[in-house]
Amino acid sequence: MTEPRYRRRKEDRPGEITEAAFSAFAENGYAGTKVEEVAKRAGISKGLLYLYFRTKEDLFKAVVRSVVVSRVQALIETGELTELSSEEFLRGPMLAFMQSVPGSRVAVVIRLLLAEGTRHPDLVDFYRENVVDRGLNAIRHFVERGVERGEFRRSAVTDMPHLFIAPVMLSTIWKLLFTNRSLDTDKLIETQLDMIIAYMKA
Amino acid sequence: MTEPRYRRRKEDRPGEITEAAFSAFAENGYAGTKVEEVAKRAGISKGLLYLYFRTKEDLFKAVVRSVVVSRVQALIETGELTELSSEEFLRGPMLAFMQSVPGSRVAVVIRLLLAEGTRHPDLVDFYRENVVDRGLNAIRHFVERGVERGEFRRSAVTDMPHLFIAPVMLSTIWKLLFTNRSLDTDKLIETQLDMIIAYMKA
DNA sequence: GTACTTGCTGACTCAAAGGTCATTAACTAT
DNA sequence: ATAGTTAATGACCTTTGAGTCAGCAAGTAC
Repeated sequence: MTEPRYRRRKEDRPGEITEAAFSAFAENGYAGTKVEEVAKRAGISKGLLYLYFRTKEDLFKAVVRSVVVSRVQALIETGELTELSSEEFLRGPMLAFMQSVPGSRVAVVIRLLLAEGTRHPDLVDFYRENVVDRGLNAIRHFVERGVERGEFRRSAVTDMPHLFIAPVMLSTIWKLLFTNRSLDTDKLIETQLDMIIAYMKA
Repeated sequence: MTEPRYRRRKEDRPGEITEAAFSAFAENGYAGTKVEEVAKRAGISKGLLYLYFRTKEDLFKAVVRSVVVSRVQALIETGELTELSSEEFLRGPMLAFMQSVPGSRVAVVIRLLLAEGTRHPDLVDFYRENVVDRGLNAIRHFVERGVERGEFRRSAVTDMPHLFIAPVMLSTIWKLLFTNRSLDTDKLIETQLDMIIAYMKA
């Protein structure tokens, strides 16, 4: 009649552990997080964690990969399939996506990568290829399409999709560092978009 | 006739130590740097380091403070005293300053703050007050002055000096993370400035 | 019920790194 | 020269935290 001290749940553990690790890393960074703390949050023992992840570094990589799901992918497809005009797309779905980033898990990953990047170059490569480059290319193509359709003029923006990302990055960092201090990141991003569009149309 | 094993140089040590610490932190981050390694780079023993800095954390703070000299201050004064038109100032000294940041020591500090910020809130406050807020205010005032002189129209930019900083931030991070992968940060920053000016004049 | 497999535990080991301190030797004053 | 002061050393102490493993108990097959 006694509750079992634990249940065997091989299937669920990995996900639960990376989840716990994510929250711990988010709060204390990689170096500042003890493996035991992760285990505690996942409601398991330290030993079990090491049954699923060989080292702390492995765990770290799994966390980063788990966050880099295909959110970017979804945006790219939406952009290619949309019936909206280029400007409408930018001001609609694109803006919404950009505004969502600073508060998302991606923000945490960026911080982790910045902090630990130099010691995990393969992770940085992975992230750049799968998130940064693909995202930038998608924007570039989209702008290019707008130009071909005669909606935008050809300008330096075509070669600098980074302009779209810059305020998103700033907002992300701002929120991470100055959690208390308010900055209207939504408005910042919107203004930048407004500015870019004006620049491409002028 | 024998060379002394060491010299007593009370005056120079602190500076030399923070210098050594800066280079070590720049390479390996805070957590990844051993105090002994810093001592080694400074050409002294670990014990001596602890004579000048009570803890590793103290050392960290000293490093951050040492980098946050009055570079910002210099720019502010230049901006207030200049004889140039607002646009000329932006395209000249302001642009040069912005382009210089990503390759400067400030970049390293930003990385350190991002990585360790949550555990050194007082440092983050210090940095925000002395660098971020002052910098933003200076830009705001400058834009405001341009508006009063009739050079610019009143726009969202007036409330969002962050727009100037965004590409600088992106460039800084880009260089830190993707050291190999090239991005023409100078052009990125210049384009943003160009865009902002066009937006303020339109 | 009994035997077997394996998910799971938690006490343990061990190396690394922050921090200390007794001792030494470079400088200073007389 | 000599004594006194203190910058400087490096061996040592201590804590922390990553990683291990012998044993236990939840599930499973018969």
